[in-house]
Amino acid sequence: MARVRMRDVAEHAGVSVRTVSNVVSGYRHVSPQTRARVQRSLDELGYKMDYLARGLRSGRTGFVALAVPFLAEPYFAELAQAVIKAAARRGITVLVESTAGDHEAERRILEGGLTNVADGVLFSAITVPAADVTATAPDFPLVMLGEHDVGDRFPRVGIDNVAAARTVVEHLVAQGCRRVVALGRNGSENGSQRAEGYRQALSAAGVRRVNWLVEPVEDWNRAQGYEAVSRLLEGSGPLPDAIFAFNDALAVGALRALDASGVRVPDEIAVAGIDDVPESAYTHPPLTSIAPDLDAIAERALTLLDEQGRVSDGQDTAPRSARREATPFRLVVRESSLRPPPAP
Amino acid sequence: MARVRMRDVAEHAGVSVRTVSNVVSGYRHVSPQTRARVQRSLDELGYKMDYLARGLRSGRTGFVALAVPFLAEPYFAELAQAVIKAAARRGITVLVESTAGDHEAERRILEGGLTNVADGVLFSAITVPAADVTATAPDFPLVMLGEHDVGDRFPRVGIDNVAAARTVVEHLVAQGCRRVVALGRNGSENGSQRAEGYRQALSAAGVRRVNWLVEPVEDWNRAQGYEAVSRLLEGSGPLPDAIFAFNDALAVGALRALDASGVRVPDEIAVAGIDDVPESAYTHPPLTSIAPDLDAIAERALTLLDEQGRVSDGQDTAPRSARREATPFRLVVRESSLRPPPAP
DNA sequence: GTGATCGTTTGCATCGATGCAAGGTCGCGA
DNA sequence: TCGCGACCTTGCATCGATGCAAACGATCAC
Repeated sequence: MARVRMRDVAEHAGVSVRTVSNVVSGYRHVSPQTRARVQRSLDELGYKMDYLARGLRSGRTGFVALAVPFLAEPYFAELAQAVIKAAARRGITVLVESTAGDHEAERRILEGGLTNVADGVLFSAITVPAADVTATAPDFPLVMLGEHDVGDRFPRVGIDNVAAARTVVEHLVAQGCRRVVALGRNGSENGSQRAEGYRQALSAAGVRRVNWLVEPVEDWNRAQGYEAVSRLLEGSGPLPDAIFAFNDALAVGALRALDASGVRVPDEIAVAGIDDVPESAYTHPPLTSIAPDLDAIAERALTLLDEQGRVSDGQDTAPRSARREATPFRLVVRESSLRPPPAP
Repeated sequence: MARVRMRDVAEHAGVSVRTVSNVVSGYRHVSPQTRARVQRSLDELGYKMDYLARGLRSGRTGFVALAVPFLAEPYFAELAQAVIKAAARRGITVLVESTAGDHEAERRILEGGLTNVADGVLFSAITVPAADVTATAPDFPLVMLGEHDVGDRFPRVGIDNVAAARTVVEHLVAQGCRRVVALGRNGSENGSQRAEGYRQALSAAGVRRVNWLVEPVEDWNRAQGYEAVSRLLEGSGPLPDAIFAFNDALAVGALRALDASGVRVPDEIAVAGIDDVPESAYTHPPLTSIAPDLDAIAERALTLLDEQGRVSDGQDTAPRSARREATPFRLVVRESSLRPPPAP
């Protein structure tokens, strides 16, 4: 049973190949009878489009590449799932690439390693500096996902990190926390944004500067969260009364370290994170977090890709403006940050 | 800056297109000088292979499709990551498809929805019955991943589920547990295998049948684990002294339910799962589990795909034998199942 | 009746690379 | 010197679909 081509269908239906193509692609001017006959042949022979051939000829493949640092990190897995779902609604297939947080791998993406195959690229970068993106100046549709801002040339979709961080910390402060430690690193683009939100919230609440502390971590995963908090607990300084983790993975590690040391959460230390990954509802205690609307992010990102595609096809005159799309998020309050009201 | 084709490179280097192709593909009989000159042109013009065109002509695309039910489930995310890594080592790109556990979606995979684009398919199915796979009889390289066994026609790669379950339950029994509840469903293929291992271990340990109990759950995720254990705790029967969850997601849900009800783990109830997903090292308390060797699975699966590819190209006489590859696993013991030795 | 118009169908060239097999060059043994 | 094989290079057809524009027939207005 060899592959069925349009030619085979055409012969079977007694029409030209072009007509079969017209039927398949839903071209308007095909008589009902012809359409019906061709359709019957299509079904009977079990025709399946060769996407490669179509892609070669038409220049559009129906693929979109999604590049994330670590597919196994829950946040990115969720994001990927959302993108795949949104893409499926548009009849688009997703090509998932994992850069492993490797600088070289990220550069390769920008240099168009996937250009021929994918109609566009959704790129969630962590190492590539903004300057590199603008310098490389990719000539294919590209949308940056999440936190990493790359300046004017390409749109970015994600939550407003400053606002998100501020929201969490405001909540912690409202719970009576004063000495709030930030767990993260303000070296990266999004790290410094979250640090900024942290500072804004504390400063606005009139918390004395001496109580501010950003505990640096290299990677935002569970292990580093665990280590950082262990360090903190072993240290000689006064203990914080709250931990604001730059993401939930760090918070999960933090919770484990606190649990292992017998520190009660939230009574002694409140904890909150950002991302609201699924496991955050199952931690001990359940974790307060910021829930981004991943479906909205995926949806918007694909739309922006589409628009870029049309722009570069048609009127190239319209300047690709840098749209920084801030998608909605909400604060999800769970036990980890719920402190009893202070004694009256 | 339009796309650079082989033709452009050929003109630039003063050779034929075919020679450029020979250089790119590493054909032996190319003189060093020619190769060097062409190579220089390649670099200078920044040539990038058009994978679509090559795929169309040669029939091989360099893509492998990976179909999983839920990419956002940690186990599958880890698996996908492992496959992507292993594929990258072979210069293969992975196309990730998410079936959402939908029966129709799984059927579509088997009917070759990706055949043209991918050289082969790695399929982690959960709903499609084995009979369907053999009935549909896909005519493309296919390797089943994980638990689902589909009979003789296609190889399957994964751990031995019976042995894995037996190992966990043996461990629980060795910790002194007698009334071990299994959390899962023995309707599915791999469910019944894990149930079988559970029975074997209890029976071999001489545990009385009255103490056996399989608590059914629809989907193997955190929420259902939580609900099932909540039901269990609300019930009137005697409490178990251990819970064996068919996977870690269920175990995580179970731990949360126990925590919420104030049941101490492992003192009152020991808990263990299968998969050893990353979060299992961070639960409260850390979860005992079975760690499959995902890298080995990915590696082996790709090798088997390769072999099928060659078989169907060359001598098709060799019968595609059903190799059920049992990859190694190990028991990872953590606090959740460590009970104090019984009083002397 | 005739030309214009619309709707429908078709043929041919083409996307960019590789399979195939022939053509050319060179060196070497007879 | 000729013939032969080894090595290198090339031209042409081709993979399967779509872009383009022409051809065809029927309908319609004049």
